[in-house]
Order: sequence, then C-alpha cells, then structure tokens
Amino acid sequence: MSDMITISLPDGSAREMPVGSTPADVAAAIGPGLAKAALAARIDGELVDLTQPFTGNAALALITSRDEAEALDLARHDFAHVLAEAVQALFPGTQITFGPSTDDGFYYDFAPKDRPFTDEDLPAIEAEMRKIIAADKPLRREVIDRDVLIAQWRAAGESFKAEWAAELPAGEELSVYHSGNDWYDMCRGPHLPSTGKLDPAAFKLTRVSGAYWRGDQKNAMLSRVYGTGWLNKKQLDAHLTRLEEAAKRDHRKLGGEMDLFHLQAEAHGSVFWHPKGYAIYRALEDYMRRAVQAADCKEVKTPQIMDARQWEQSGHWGKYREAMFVIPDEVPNTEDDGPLVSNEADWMALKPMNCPAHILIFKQGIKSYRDLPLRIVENGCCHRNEPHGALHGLMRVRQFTQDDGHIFCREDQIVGEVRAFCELADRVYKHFGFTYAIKLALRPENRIGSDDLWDVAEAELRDAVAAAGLNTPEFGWEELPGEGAFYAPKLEWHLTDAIGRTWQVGTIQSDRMLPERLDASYIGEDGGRHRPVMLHRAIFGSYERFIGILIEHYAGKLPVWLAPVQAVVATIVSDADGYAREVEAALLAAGIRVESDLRNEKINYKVREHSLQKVPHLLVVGKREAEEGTVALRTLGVEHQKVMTLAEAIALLKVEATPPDLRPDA
RNA sequence: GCCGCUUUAGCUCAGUCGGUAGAGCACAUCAUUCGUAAUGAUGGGGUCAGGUGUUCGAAUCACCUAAGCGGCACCA
Repeated sequence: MSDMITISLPDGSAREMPVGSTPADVAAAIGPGLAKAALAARIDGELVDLTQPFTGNAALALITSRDEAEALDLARHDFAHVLAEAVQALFPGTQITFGPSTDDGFYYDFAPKDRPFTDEDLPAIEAEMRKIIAADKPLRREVIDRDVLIAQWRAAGESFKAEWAAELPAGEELSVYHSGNDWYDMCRGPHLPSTGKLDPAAFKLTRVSGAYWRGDQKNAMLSRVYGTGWLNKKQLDAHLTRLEEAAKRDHRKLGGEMDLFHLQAEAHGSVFWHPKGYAIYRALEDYMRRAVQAADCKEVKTPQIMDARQWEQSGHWGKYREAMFVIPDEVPNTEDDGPLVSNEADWMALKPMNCPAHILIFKQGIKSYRDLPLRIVENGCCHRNEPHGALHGLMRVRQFTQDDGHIFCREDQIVGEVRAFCELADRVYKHFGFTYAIKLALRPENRIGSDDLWDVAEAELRDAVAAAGLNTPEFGWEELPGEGAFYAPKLEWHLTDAIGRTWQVGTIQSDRMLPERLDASYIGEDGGRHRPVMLHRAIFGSYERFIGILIEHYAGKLPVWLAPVQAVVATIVSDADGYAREVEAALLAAGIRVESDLRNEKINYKVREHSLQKVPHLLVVGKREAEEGTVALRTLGVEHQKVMTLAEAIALLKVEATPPDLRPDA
C-alpha cells in the first residue's frame, strides 16, 4: 500500500499527495496565491473545509471568492457565527440557538438573559463582530461525541443547544466549530478557514425581531438579529441601493402620494378607495369580466352574510371561527332599554369565502350531466379577521374582493377545464407584463382522502399543465411536496415583478370534499346521482392585493390603459384656457380619462406636479397651440415633447388607452 | 396573536434637563401671464394617538389601550 494518494483537479491535472493531506495542502502546493485565496473545497463533489483530510484518492475543486454562490453562502454562515460570538461576548448569559444564511445575509436566534435585543444594541454588536474578524480567529472543526456535547451544553447553560443535540438523528456525526480557543458552536459546516476571510466592510446588521424557537408559536419567543452579508463592500452597497429602490415603489407610499387609497384605524385592514385608486380597480373589474366571459363563465352575486349553520356544515366554523366576523342575531329585550339578547344558534357570519354560496347556487334545481361543466364566477367580497400582525397595506387586508370562481364538472372533464384555465391565466398575466412560474403543491402530511385519490388528483393537475404545454422550465414548472391544501393538490401561479420579487396570486385546485359535505349532486347519463368535482380558481387572487402588486411592479407608472388619469391638459397662459377646455372635451368624448390644469402656475410647476403624479401624458397648450390647433405632448419618461395636431394626439391616446385584450392584435 | 420599535399641523419631520410647540411642503389671500420637473409675499392651522397616574407643572416620566412599522406565527 502506497503512502501517497492521487488528487485530481478540475483542469484535468493530478497531484500526488501524502496520506493525511488536506485541500489546504494541495492549494499550498500549487502556489501561495491560491493558498491565500482558497475558502473551502469540494472533495468528490461534497463541500468541505479546507482542513478536511482526504480519505483516499479524490477529485478536488478549490472554492475561492470567484465561486460566488458558494463563497457567499459560506461567508454568510460565518457571519452568523461571528454574530453569535459577538453577542455572547457583549451579553454574557445569552443562550445561542440557531443561525443560518439567508438570501441576502444571515440571522441568529438568541435566548436573551434579561431583555430582548433592540435596534440600539446593533452598533455595539457590529463593532464587536469587526473585532472578531480583525482577530482572524481560525475556525476549526471537531467531531464530538453526542453525550459529551450535550453535557457540555448543559454545563454551559445552553439548554436550547442541548435539546437540539439530543434530537439530531441517531448515527449522525456531530461536529462543533471552534473560533480560536474561546468560543464554539455546534454546526455541520463547512466554514471558511478563519474569521479574517470575511470582509469587515461587507456586512451590516439590519434589524431585530422576535422569532419562535423552532418556528412554533407554542415555543419560547427568541430574539433574532438579522444582518445582510456579502463578499465585499461593493456588493453590500449595491444591495443597500436595491433596498432603497424597492422602498421607493412601496405601494403604501405611492398609494398616498398618488391619492389612490388610504387606510385608517377606524376601519383598520379595510381599504378606503379614492377616486383615482377606484379607477384602477374598475379598469381591472372590466378587464376580468371580459376575460371570464370569453372563457364561458357566468357571473353571479351571493349574500354577504349567511347563517352560522351553513358555515358549520361547510367545515369553516370549526376551523376558522376565530377569524370570522360573527354577527349575533340580536333581538330587542322585552324590557325597554334592556340589553340586546341573542341565541347562538341564530348567529350569522360575514362570508370569509364564496365557495359554499356557489354550491348553493349549483344546488338550485336538478342538475344534469348535460349542465356540466358549470362555471360560475363572482367578484366576491370576503371578510376575514386576520391576526393583527399579519395586516400589511393592500397585500393583506380584512376586507377583500376575490376574482373567485368555481367550476362544477365530471371527473373526466377536470383535465380539459384545468388546461383551459392555464391558458386563460397565461393570457391575463402576459397582459399585465408579468412572467410567472407554475407550481404544483402536492399532498401535505395532514390530509383527508385515500392515497389512491391523491394519486389521481395530482396526476390530473400534472396532465392538464402538460396538455397546455406549460410544464417546462421556461414556465418555472416545479412540484412542491407537502404544500397542498388538506383536501386537494393545488396549482399555483407565482408572478415575477419588475425587480425580481415573486408573488403567489393565481390558483386552481380540484376539490372532491366540499361537494360531499354540502351534498351537491347531478344526474348522470345512467340516471343515477353523482358527485361533481369542484375546481376552485382565481387569477388576480384579490383585487386589493393585485393592485398593490401592480403599483410596485410598475413603480406607480401604470400603463395608460390602467392609469387613473391618462392625460392632463395643462395651459401655459390663461389665454389658452378656452382651447384647453376644447381639448379636454374632445379627449373625454374619445373615452380618455383626462383632466385639465388651468391654474395660474408656471408650466414648470405643472410639469413637475403631474410627473410626480405619474400621469402618462401631459398635453401642454399655449397661445401657439391654440392658434394652430395642436398640442405639445409630453410623455412620462420621455425627454422631449412632440407637437402634433389634436386629432393625432387623440388617435395616439386612444390606442394606448385600449386594454390589451381589446387591441386589434390581441 | 408574539417580540422590538413608532405615534407631534393635511404630509415629511425637529422639539436639549419635565416649565404650556417649531420648520419645510401643502392650504388660503394678494401680486405675477410665465414655453416643459418647485414665482414671490402674507396668513390660517396642533387637547402633541387615546386613557390613567406621578408632579406645583407632562409632548417629555410610569402604566394601560389602540393603530402603524419590521419580523415571527397564521393565510380556508
């Protein structure tokens, strides 16, 4: 047996190294530059520490900061460790728990000794972290016996770590990483060779928050410190700039600035739509009515309040009563001025969803198989008393309107119906300028129904997407195990917006449970009673949230067909007032949402104001235009104005103001 | 719901040691008629989120409540 091993490298070359060598030794053998730049290694594809000895002949790839994805993840994980070490140095008695890397950095959850951390603690923690980085402490892996480690954690008062170590799967090798000789954390690794490999200018602690131990609200509330971490300052700065840009398009900010809507404590979680915001809302409603009509859906309207018994039967009362707005059916007390009395059996509730009401429509009269598929849709206004901490602008509200729909069909119609819905959703999202990914959420752990039934239901959705030709990487096709609803698998549409964020909006799910619970049936070809399948579907999700997403996607600069004010006629001098009114009237007659600005203000002022309001087109008129019958058209985001005849301007605006589904080329 | 922070004029914010509140923008009035991102002057406007307490005295200190913000948990 030789005392040398062969290490092959990505460039095809190979090196003979003594038994017991490490990737660091190979790097050093190749050259001092690489030895310095190496951060970690892949041995036979597995990411490991530089100091992990080879166990025999192996394929080696050295990781440097050029391997950005891996290097970033390693650095972020190390930042988390440095954060934990810094916190324990500054706040003795703080217990450490868990601290992973994230998409833009890292966090660490602590069990503080006296009080949770606040933002004011962050500068001191950052300074301590920089000290640890400057000390360039070596990070050393040690494999450790489980019982020894648990005893050490207990002795150190680290009860969370002890609990965790005890619950890691039997047979798993436990390791700790030492930072120098005075701190360690349990970790699978790998890590950078030393804290000095981190760039002290490439991280920033961003915020503190509460977080439940193991993500379960029954457990202790820990104190989480978040940071963003990068390989160098340039990357960090670029990230901070991206955050600023995202904040500028926040729909809550723009909603106020553009006078679209407001929220206030007297109706917290419900939207006050102002004229301009409601103009967007109505443009969407009109659009959606056309879209579902073309898909042969019938629009209905169902009651806002239904008897509690209805919600008991549907199963919502048991599961969601806490989140429902319940209305006692109060009657006046027989004594004058006495309190109202109520009987719980007569309670009613605001509808939290539309499905049961749609089933009640289906159940009117006798349905034949010839009636199927029966597609009904509703702009259904729902109320849910969401947990207070969940409310967020238009994105999560207590009163919202879904573009809800239910398709009642036979089992053999599911694939065709889902496919048609996929094609409809595809048209809609393209009209709004979104790309999307379709995902199939598969059976969750807690579910009802047999595995056979799930096999069938999942296959139906999968086949339907394939039939629509959308199950390709181009459409982000992905299956999500365990993510389905408890009663059915679910197709989900995840939109990607202009700055790369994703939003789950559309869905379709096949449901065999609710028709059963509410006893919906149809007469089949054989003359017997059969259960229909119910497909729940939505494209916008909710109007409120979809408008929020649109505002952020377009940064307020909505396309002309959606813009609440599509054009403003602005005068330069009052001599042009009469002509401006003529222009406004002509545009109004052409169906353009137009306003005029005849105020005694300078044109600079008017341009600035309407630009900030994100009005797509400004028609400037002065003496010259009034005499010539022209307008100077200034378009948002375009540097120079264009002078044209009024007729030309109207033609141009009419084209742009036409919804995409009504354009000749649609 | 949980953790942290915040709440002062329509908006964005300042307000020191506890001593009775200030700016810019917006608004109103007047002047200005102006060619593509802020014309000037003058003026009005606040029970300092609400409540309770400490104090001779509270925007300021304490407690409670509500809402907002950042997360966590939840999202039929």
